[in-house]
Amino acid sequence: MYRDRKCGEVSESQIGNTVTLSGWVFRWRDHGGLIFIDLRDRSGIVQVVFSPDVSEDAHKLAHTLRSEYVIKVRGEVRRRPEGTENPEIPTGSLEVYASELEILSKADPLPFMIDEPKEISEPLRLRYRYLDLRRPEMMRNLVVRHRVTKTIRDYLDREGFLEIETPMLTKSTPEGARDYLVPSRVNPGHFYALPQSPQLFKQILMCSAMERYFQIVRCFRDEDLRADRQPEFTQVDLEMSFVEVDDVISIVEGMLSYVFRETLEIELSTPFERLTYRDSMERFGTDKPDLRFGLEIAEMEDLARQGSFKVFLNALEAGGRVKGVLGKGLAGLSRKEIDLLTEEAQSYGAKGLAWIKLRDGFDSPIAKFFPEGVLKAMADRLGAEQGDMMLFVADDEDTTLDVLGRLRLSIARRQGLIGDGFRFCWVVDYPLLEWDEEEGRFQAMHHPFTSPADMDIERMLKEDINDHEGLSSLKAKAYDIVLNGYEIGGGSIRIHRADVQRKMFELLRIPEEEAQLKFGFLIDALRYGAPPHGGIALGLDRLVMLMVGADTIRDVIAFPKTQKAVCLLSNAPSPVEEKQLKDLHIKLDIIE
RNA sequence: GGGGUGGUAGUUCAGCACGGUUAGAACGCCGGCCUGUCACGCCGGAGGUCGCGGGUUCAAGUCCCGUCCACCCCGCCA
Repeated sequence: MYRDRKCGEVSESQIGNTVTLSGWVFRWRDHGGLIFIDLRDRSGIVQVVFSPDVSEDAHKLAHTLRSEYVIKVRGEVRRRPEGTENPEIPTGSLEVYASELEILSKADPLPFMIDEPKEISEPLRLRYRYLDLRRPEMMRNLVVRHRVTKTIRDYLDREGFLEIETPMLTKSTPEGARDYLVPSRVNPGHFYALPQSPQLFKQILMCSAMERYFQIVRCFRDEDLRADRQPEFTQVDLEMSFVEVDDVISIVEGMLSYVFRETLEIELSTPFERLTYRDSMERFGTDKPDLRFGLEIAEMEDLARQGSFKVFLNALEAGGRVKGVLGKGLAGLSRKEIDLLTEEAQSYGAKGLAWIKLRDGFDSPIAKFFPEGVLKAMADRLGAEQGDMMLFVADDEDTTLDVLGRLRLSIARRQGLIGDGFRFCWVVDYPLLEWDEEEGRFQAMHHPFTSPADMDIERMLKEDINDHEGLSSLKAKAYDIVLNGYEIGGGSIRIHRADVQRKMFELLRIPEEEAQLKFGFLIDALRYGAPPHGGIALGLDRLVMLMVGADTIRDVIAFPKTQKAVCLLSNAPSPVEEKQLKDLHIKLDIIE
């Protein structure tokens, strides 16, 4: 027997009992006479004492112990002598007096210490991931991740969802992200694609009368990586029949409330705030707003018109916008620092940045273009006080909102205005279509199976909406869920009528043959009695990242990849044998 | 594809602007001492392809060019 309890489970009630423990040597303190070992397993740490008075043999062997040796210890649980308790650890009032010691496995000196107080470089952590994962912080991240998936399964099971697996070797869909391809040996020249999401399959399952489906499923996208993006990531994917937007939203709110209660003991207040896409863009310059702080973007067009500042007036004349954001506490910025801020705005796409400091009146090169009353109205609208700076961007609509949205975030970070907590919100009423400048046609903003709003279905089918403005005005039954400025999920009510789906492809200028080729199996399924249905996919990695306060999803994934999509532990990807390529009828064509 | 930051002992870093003895510190490691420590303490010791390649120079960790790797960001991610 290796153990009869875990290190973290040693408790007062066992005082006087003899216990057997196994684990890793975390830290050791060899006093020559007494030797103290902090023994660690997944459950926690307990102090083991080796004294020659208890066992000469065990004490002698304990001298040879080093960091991360795996040992088995048998000994008596005792209360620590008065004044030697360690309040830092849960078992700090106790210790185990070892009578027997067995070294189960020795360890070479480690490339880094498990209790390293400093940050270890990430390449090293990834190369020795098994050691990195021993660190209590990483251990905790994976425990929380487990708790989250477990409670999600419990919740959805109770709500009548079936967990159904969908294929990993599936069909490439040319729309969207780049696919990871897998060659088919038995079908030379043909390829599977790894799923970007189980989108089509989960809709098929609704056509199969499964009514409620979910899956915690790996998805793959061959795009460039970010702190919150890995080539393989996990979605909590679900789909429901006979539902409208509110039904999906309330299931997800119930699920997240349950998850936060069960894993973090945090009560979320529901329903979550809802913003329309339009509102979110106007107020925050993004469709994933961080609501943990203010600094909302304010409309300045009416006030700009009351002045004579040409940059503003020209932008409005050209059909653009003038809006502003509060630079909280930035009145003290030097000319040089303002130049840097301007450069930042320009890096986001702005032509320039107008500013007015509130410091003994209005201090700005552009103040002279506005009557005092207008300047005051600007300050009122932005909530600017003495010591603040007002920042303005005048440009086309997209640029104005985007730049101010990014500045808002940047200022909040710089000034430490971002509060704690978990601020969820829904962004709803997305446009159905989005103009694609490159392709010269409209694209589905969510995906081509997203249902238009009810009134827009009629407009779409009856009226002949084909002009740019008309198409831009169509709304979708799509929704995103946002947490602290991160998009953690998105979904929609789907089209379940074949005629609407046909019209949709027509608007997207996808010819019938092409649609049949790409999504034929779904379109066919819609013909044989498809229930109204909709669903959502949540990004599990991002959700857990935010829950544990990590800066990157790599810290909540056991074996993540680097920015070049390399696994430093296994060294994937790697070249393969010539024979393997030959079997697959693949010839390499690499230009040196 | 583009912009930025970094790469020096096992680890985390200093040294680089202004080139010039033997490249330092802390932690870790090795040896010794230590019966109440808990980031134990004390004494001693070992440990370096300054990412890699080229160039400038009497002389390069330091300057120049190229390149690789890691991270952050833009593009990209329906």
